[in-house]
Amino acid sequence: MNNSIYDGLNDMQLKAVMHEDGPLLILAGAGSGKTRVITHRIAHLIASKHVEPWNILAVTFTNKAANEMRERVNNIVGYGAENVWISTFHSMCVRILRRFIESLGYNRNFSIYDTDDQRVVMKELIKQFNYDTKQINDRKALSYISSQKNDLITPESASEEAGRDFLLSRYTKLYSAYQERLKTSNALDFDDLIMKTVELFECDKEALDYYRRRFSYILVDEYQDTNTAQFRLLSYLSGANDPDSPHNLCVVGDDDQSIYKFRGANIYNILNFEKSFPGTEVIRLEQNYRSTGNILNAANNVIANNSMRKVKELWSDKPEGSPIKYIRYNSDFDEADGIASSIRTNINNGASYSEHAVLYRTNAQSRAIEESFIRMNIPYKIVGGLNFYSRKEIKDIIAYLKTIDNGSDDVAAKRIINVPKRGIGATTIGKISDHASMHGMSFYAALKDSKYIDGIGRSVGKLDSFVSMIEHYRALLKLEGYTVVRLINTILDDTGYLSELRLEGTDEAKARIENIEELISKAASFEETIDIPDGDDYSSLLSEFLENIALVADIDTVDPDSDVVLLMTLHSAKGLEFPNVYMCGLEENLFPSAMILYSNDPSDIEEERRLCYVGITRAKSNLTISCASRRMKNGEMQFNPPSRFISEIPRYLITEAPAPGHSQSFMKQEPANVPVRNTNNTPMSYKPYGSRNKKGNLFADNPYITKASSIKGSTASAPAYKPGDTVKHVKFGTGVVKSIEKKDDDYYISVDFENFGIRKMKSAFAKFF
DNA sequence: TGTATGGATATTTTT
DNA sequence: TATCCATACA
Repeated sequence: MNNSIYDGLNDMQLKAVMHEDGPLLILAGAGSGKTRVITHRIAHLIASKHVEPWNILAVTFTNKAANEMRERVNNIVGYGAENVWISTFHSMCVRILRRFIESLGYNRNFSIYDTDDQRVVMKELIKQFNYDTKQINDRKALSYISSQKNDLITPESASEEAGRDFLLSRYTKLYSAYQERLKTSNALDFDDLIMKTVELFECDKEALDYYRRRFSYILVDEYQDTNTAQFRLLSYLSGANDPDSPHNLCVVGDDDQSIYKFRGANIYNILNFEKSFPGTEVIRLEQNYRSTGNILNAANNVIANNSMRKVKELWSDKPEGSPIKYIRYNSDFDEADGIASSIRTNINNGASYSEHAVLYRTNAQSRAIEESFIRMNIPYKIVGGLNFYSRKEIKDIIAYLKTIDNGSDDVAAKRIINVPKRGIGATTIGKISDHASMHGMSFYAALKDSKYIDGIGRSVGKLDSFVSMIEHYRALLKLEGYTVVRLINTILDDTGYLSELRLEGTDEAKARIENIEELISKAASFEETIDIPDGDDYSSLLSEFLENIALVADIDTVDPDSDVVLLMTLHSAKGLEFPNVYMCGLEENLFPSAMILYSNDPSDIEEERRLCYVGITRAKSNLTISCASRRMKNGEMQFNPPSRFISEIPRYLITEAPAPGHSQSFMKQEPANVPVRNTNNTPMSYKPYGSRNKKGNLFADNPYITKASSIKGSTASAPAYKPGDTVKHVKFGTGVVKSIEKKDDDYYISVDFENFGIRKMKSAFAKFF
C-alpha cells in the first residue's frame, strides 16, 4: 500500500485515520493536526479501502478550508480527490436544492439573500405593519428569525409558541410575512439554505435516498460550530434513524473552540454526540504541534476557567520559547503604533510580513491599526469588515445580474429600477409594489402590468423600457452566448453607470470605478475556472456566478502567497496560524465585550474565554498581548481596565514591556477630543489601571466590570435635575438622583440605579434622557 | 422628483 | 465617528 498516507502520524492520529466503520468523534485540540487527520482519512478510504471518491462527503465551514482540504487530499493520493464532495455546508445545500427544490415549490434558479437583502425586506415589512421602530427593529427581528431557523422552528410553530406574548407574537408575524415575501421573490437566505434542505429531506423521500446512497462516508470539520439544523441534516445523510445504516459519520471538533453560539451553534451537538450516535468511538488528539510551551501553557490556563468542557489537556514537546509579551498602552493609537513598530523591527531582523497577524475583538478596531500601518509603510490586508460585495456600486451591478437571472427577486429589481436615475420616483414604485402584493406577483411582473395600474400614467413608458432592457439582456445570455464579463460591460455601457461615475471625477467615484473593474476581473477569473456550458445558453453561467459570490467569505479571498500582515477579528482567525500574533484591545468591556458582561446568561463569558483561547493558540512562536488605557469607541472616550483574561495567564509566563513614555507622558498628552478641564495643570483624579500597586502585583488592581465613563460635552453647567428626580441613563437604566455636589468646575451627581446601585458621575459626562 | 441637512442611532462576532 | 433616515426645500 501507499505508505506515505500513514507516515508521520502519531498513534492517536493513526487510530483516527484507520478507524473502521461506525460513528467517530475526534476531539482535536488546537494545533493537534485535525485537518491532517481528515485529509489522511479521506486518502485512506480511497487508497486502502477502495471507497469511490464520489461516495465521500467532507463538510467544512469556509471555502478556504474546503479548498485546502481538497489540495491536501490530492497531494496524498494523487487521483480522485476532485470527485470527493468537499464543500461548505451552505454550498452543499445550494447544490442539493438546485436539483430538488421544486418539490418545495420554489424555482430552481432561486436567489440567495445576504444580510443586506434581508434587511431591505424586513424594513419594508416593519413599515407595512406599522410597528413602532423603537420597539422592533429589523436587526432584532432578523436575529429572531435566524435563531428560529437554526433551530428548525417554522413560522407556524413559532407563533403557536409565542401565544399572546405581545412582542413575541409580533416577531412571529414578521417571521411568516418575511418567509412569504422571500417565497414570492424566489429567494432563500443563508439559514434557509440549511433549513430548506432539511425540509426537502423530510418531504421528498426520493431526494433523501439519492444522497443517502451516494454518501457512504461523511466527515465534518469544526463540528463544534454546527447548529441544530446542520445536525439534523447530517443525521439524515448519515441515516441516524436507520438501524441498518453503518453511520459512517466522522466529526472533528474542539468544544473549547466553539465561538459561534450567536450564530446558533449548538455546543451540545459535540458534547452529546456519543448519545446521539451510540457506539461512537472517541479519539482525543492532545498533542499540539503548533505553539511553544509558554503559549500553550497560557492557553491551557485561560481555558481552565471554563466549567463546561470535555476533559482534555493539550501538551507539546516543543521548547518553552519566549515569554508572552504584554504592553499596556496609553491609547488605542499608541497601541497601533506599538504593533506597527514591533512588526517593523521583526522585518528588519529578517522576518516576512506574512508571518504576522493582528487579532482583535471587533472590526472597528482595525481602523487605528490600519492608519499606523499606512504611516509606517507596512503592507497589510484586512479580513472581514465591510465586504467587497456589500459596496454600493457592486451591489448595484449584482442587482442587475440578479434581476436578469431571477426576475422574481424583488430586492434586486427595486434596487435598480431607478439606478442610474430614470425619473422613476418613490410614488410610482410604491404603487407598483402595492399592485404586486395585491395580486401575489413579483415586483418585476407588476412592472409589465404598469399600464393597468391607476395613477402611473406618465411613467409607463419609462417602466416599459426598463422591462425591455432586462428582457434584452436575457436574450443576449440565451441566444448570443454572452459571458458574464461581456454582460456586465454591456450593462455598464447601456445604462451609463460608468460614464456617470467618470463624470463625477471625485476620489470616491474613482474608487468605485476601481471596484467595478475588480468585479469584472473576478468574473473573468471565475469564468476561467469553470466549464463553459455547451451551446449558446449562458444563463446557467450567470446563476453559478451569482451563487459563487453569495457564498464567499472574506477569508476565502486571502491569497496565501502574498506577503502582507493580516488584520482580522478573533472569529475570522479560527483555523489559521502565524509565527507572530498580536492580540490587541484586551480590555474589559471590549474583550470580554460589554454586551456579554451585562447579559444574564453566565455561560456567555465562557464563550468569550473560548475566543481568547482561540486567539492565543493561533500563535506559533511569539504572542504579544496589549490593551489601551483609553480608547475611542463610537465617538466617545472610554477608560477600561485590562481584560480579566490577562490575569488568567500565569504571571511567570509574561514579560511586561513598558508603554512608550508611560510614566511621564500619560497626563501630559491631552487626550484627543477631550476638553481640558483642569486649568491649573494639576493631574486629573483618575490613575491608570494596571499600574503596579504596592504588592508589586501587576493585576491586583484590575477591577472587573468597571464602567467606562463617557466624556461628552465641554462646559459644565448646572444639571437640569435635582435630588429625588428619576433619571434614565443610557447604559445603567432608571435611577433616582441622590445628591449633586459642585467641585471645581464640574458637578458630581450620584444616582441610585435600579440595577447597578449607586453611581457617582460628572454631570457633564453622564448621558441622561 | 431629487438633493441637502440635521438628528438619531449604533457596534460583537459572520456563513 | 459613520451611517442611516426623515424632513425640508429646490
